[in-house]
This record gives sequence, C-alpha cells and structure tokens, in this order.
Amino acid sequence: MVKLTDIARKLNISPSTVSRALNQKGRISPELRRLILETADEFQYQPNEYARFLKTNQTTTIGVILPDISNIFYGKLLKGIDATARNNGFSVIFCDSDEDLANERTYYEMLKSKNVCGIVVAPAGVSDIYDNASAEDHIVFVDSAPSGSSSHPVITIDNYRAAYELTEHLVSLGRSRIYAIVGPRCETSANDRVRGYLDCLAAHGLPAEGHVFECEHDYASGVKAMQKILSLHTPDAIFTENNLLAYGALSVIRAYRLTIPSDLSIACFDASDDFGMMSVAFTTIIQPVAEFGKKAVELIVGMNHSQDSYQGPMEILMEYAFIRGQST
Amino acid sequence: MVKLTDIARKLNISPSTVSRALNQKGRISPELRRLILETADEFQYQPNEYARFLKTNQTTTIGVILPDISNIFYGKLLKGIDATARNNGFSVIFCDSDEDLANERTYYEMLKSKNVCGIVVAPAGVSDIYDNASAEDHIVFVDSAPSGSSSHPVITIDNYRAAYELTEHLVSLGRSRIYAIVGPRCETSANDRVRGYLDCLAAHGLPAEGHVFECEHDYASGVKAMQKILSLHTPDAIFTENNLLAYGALSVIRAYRLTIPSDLSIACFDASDDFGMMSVAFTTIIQPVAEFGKKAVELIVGMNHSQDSYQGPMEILMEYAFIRGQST
DNA sequence: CTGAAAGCGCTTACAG
DNA sequence: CTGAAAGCGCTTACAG
Repeated sequence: MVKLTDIARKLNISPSTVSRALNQKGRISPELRRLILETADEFQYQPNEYARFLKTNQTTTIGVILPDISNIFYGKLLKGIDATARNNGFSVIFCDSDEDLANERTYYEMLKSKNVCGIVVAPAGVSDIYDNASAEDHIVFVDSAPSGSSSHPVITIDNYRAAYELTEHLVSLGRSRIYAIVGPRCETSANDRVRGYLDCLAAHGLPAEGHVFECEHDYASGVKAMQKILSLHTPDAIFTENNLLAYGALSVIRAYRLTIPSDLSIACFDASDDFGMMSVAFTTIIQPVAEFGKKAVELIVGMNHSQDSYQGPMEILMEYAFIRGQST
Repeated sequence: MVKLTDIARKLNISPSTVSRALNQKGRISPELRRLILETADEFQYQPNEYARFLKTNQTTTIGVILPDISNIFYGKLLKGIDATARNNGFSVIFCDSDEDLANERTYYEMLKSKNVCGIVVAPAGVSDIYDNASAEDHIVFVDSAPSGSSSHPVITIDNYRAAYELTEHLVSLGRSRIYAIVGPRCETSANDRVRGYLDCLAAHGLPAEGHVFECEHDYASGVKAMQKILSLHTPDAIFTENNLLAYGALSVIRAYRLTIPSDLSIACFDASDDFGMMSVAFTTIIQPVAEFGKKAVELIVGMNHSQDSYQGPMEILMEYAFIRGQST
C-alpha cells in the first residue's frame, strides 16, 4: 500500500501539504495541487481509512440491521440501500438480526463501536435498544419504529390509510365477515394497520369484536391463526398484515378446500409477484421498499453533511400502490 | 468512548500491561489480569478497531460481493454468511454488484483498500478482476468461478452430475426433444450444467444439435429464449439453468396455452418454493445455499488462523437435493 | 512480570 | 502558501 509520505517524499514536500491537497483543505498553489493529485493518481494512492479515522473520528460506513434477508422484501430494501450508498461513496456493514432482539442489540452495539456514520434499522420488534441513542448516531428506521415515541426518523407508508383502503375494498365487494391476522400490535406499523382495518369496519357498521388475531410475522403464525379463525367463525374475507401471514393462511384455506375468492377473499400487504409465479395473484398493498432504502441513505448522508442535528419530519411517508389481484 | 489508558490510569498501571491482559499476550500475574478484565468489563471497554488496525494490519471484517440481493437465492446465501460471521466475531461489508462487472471490480478494490480479512464473491460473470489477487487476499468464490483457472477456492455443487441427473429424469419420462436454456457458457457453473445435459442426451442417443440456447441469467432472457425455441421447434421438455430462466420460459409456455407437464415438461435449478406459493411445483435441483455461505466464512476464518496459505481443495462440492415436482 | 518508548498513517492547529 | 510537530488509541519489541 502506498502512503501519504511516499508521495510526499517523491515530490520533496511535506506530508501536511499532500494531505491538504488531497482533502481540498487550506490554501495550496494550484500547480503544486495539480502535481500532487497527478502523483497520487499515478501511485494509485488510497488513503488509509483507519489512520484517517483516528484523527477525524469520521467514517464513510453505514450500518444496516434487517430482520431477515432471506425475505425478498428486505432483499429489495438492502438493494436500494446499497445502490444509494455506493453513489454517495459509502460502504455498508450488513447485519441480519434473524428476527431476534438480542441479536439486534448486539449488532447495534457493534456498529456503534465501529463509529459508523449512520444506521438503517428495520426493527425486529419493539425494544428499548435505541432509547439512549443520541441524534448524532444518525439512526433511521425503516418500515416500523421500535417504540411509540422515537426521536429518530421513520420511513414508512401511511399504514393506516393503506389498511383502510384494503378493507374498504373488501367491504365494497359485499364482504361483511372480515377477519384480520396481524403481527404484534405493539409495533407501530402493525398497529396502524389494525386501526385502519377497524375504523373501516366501524364506518360501515360491521362487527369487529374478536375479529383481530394477533401473532408473530411468520408463515407458521399465519397457519395457526387461520386454523383458529376457521374453527371459530365463518369468514368471507381475510385481511393479513404482511405477505408471510397471507401465505400461511392460504395453505389452511386450501386444506379446507375453500375457493378463493368465491368462498373467501384474501387481501394483504407486501405480496408482490415479480415474475407472475404465484398461484394466487393477491390483492395487496405494495410498499416502495427500494425507495425506502434510498431515502434512508439520503437522510443519513444529509445528517453527515449538516452540522445541526436532523430537523426534518420524524415520520416520512412514501407512496404505496394498491394492486387488485384475483384473491378478492 | 472509554479507552485503554482510562483503565490503565484507574488501575495505576501502564497501558502496555492492560493491552497484554486484554489480548492474552505475554506473561501477566493472574490477579492483575483478573483485575484488568474486571475493570474493562465495568467500563464497558471496547477496543478501538481503527487504532488497533494501524498497528496490527488486521481486521475482523469480511467483504461480500453478490450479483443481486433481491434474488432470494442470494438472500439465503447472505443469511448463511452473516450468521457464521457473527458466530466467529466477524462483521460483514456487503456489496451488491447488480450483475455488473464494473461494479464488482470497484467493490473489490474498495474491499482491498479496507484490508478486509477475506472476501466472499458470487461473481457477476467471467472476468480478470481477481487474476492478480494473492492467496493472502483470502478470496472464496461461491456458486461459480470468475474464470477457468482460479487460484482461490470455489464452493459449489457437482453441477455436471446434477444437470445429468435432471436430464436423465426427463429422458426416463419418455421425453426426447429436450431443449436447454442456459446462462453464458463461459461461466464455469453454467458450462458444467450444459455438459451434463449434453452428455446425458448423447448417452441416450438423443439429438442435441442446436438444442442449447445461451443467454443471460434473467427473466427476460428466459422469455426470449423460449419464444425462439417454440418458433423453431416442438420441444417436449425444457431444461433451464436457473430459476429466473424457468420463470421466463413458463410465461411463454402459458401464452402458447401449452399444458405442463403433458405438452411440455420443465426442469430447472434453484426453483425452491418455501411457502408452497408457486403456481408450478418445479422439478428442480436445490443447492444448499445457506451452507455455501457458512462454508465460505469458515474457510476464511481458517485462512486467517493459519500462517500458511490455503492448502485445501480448490473446488468444494456440497450436496444438492433433487426435488421431483409436478412440472415433469 | 511490568513499564517506557516508538510507531502505525493520517490530520490539523501553529508557526513562519 | 508550506512545513514541523503533536497526537488520534492502540501494540510490541526492548529493557529491567
């Protein structure tokens, strides 16, 4: 590795001058400057980030914590994060919390100890992990906040409105026994979706008592919840709060030999079907997840450029799409 | 951030001693050692990796370059990498090359300049990017090698045998007009698969001339290739080299209103269906992709622990699974 | 077994 | 506009 002093020695000048030329700081005669830049180029000089950090305490590394990278939803998110980071000269340290808050906490501590210049988190659930985080930690949440009153921005969609719209759609098709399978309501996004669903039912005078089945976010939970619903009730529509819950519910619906959508409609969030490979084309809300990633990185870049702490909105709502499929 | 000298001052000893105690190097009286570790714990001391690096030139960071993290295949790979890295105390710098060799090269240079302790690469294609890489760069390829003669280990399956087996299956069902849609044959894994396919046809005395349609790896390529095949021939079976090509081909098969598997069988690699959501249950070869990631990180950890350069095999073949679906 | 000192490759006041 | 010097937080020969 060629270093600063190598190019200083070659040019018979001091390392200080080379450093200033490279960092565009302080006054430098234009010719010298040009000469230094040329030589640096010729030598293929790459500043040693570790040494630089020791003085500046600044990195160009963004930390990312996601709950499950084998879920395509988060794959698209990471893709958006990575592309935007690259365009801004940042690199990405990736952490998969595996839906586990203990892992999430460990990763967060690790990222802090590495002095990353910002952290994008899709929380695995509700926690106090970030309660003592300061504004300088440059944390941005995506999809959901880890607790009700966050002092860090959250990038999401208007979950309340989207859920209302999805439910309204079911009602407009004449469905009246609409049951919901949702993730933990202590999570902000899940709760907003439940509220939208409930308010819509109420607005139409439809029953809602005991209609919400709360569970985890995964496939198996969808299976269990759907079994319970069918054993207790005779729904004519199902609302699920994410894609995996819908897939789990569907497997039970099939086992019961119910026909979609005639016997039962099903509508959900995030069930995109990029290659037309799904056996059911879901009516679904699609979140612009790559945009989430882009926006998150842009926020962090902005936080790093500005001296002041973040002044923007704490909730950043992106546009979603309502997709009418054949499941309703 | 509390630093080494803080705990040295607190204990009235020299930083050298603290460092030795923390790193288990050199002789230290057991009591002092215990005292130091306790104090470090109490202070929640985290060594500054940047300062440490400056002396040791060693990091605990693994670089990962994948072609497309929005493909679930690579999502599972990254998940395996991340979990194993975490278990070994390593962190992961993630890079999505977006199937672009120029990006891949840039990322590789970036990772080298960060002195990562190893790099896992699923190459975006054939390149000379790693031609001058030394054994100390600790590069491990996954899925495919970037060129024929690699001096770095490759983790994959026996692609030749898997392709042969898949083709043999089609033949055993009485199919004789079996066409193949494959990625660039200059890539080792694609080429091995084509060879397995061709050798199997030859072994059964079946025609193969002009039966191989070579294209890129993506969905659109699968569409185009399938259109071409159907415009020129009347296949009774299709072999595709990955999942996206199969999905693209399927969309054309449907447009032609052909029935699977009676009119046309289709078999492919990597079309896993974790949630039973696919409209076609493919007969497919499943690679143990999370295991790939685990193995890759283990290799890198081993390389870092050993003084000698890597002595193991340059091709590491993992077990695959043959899944009989309803597409054949 | 412990400490003083040098140095890793940068940056940045401080002089000039 | 340029240079000499100090220092970021560690580690590691070298003494003792």
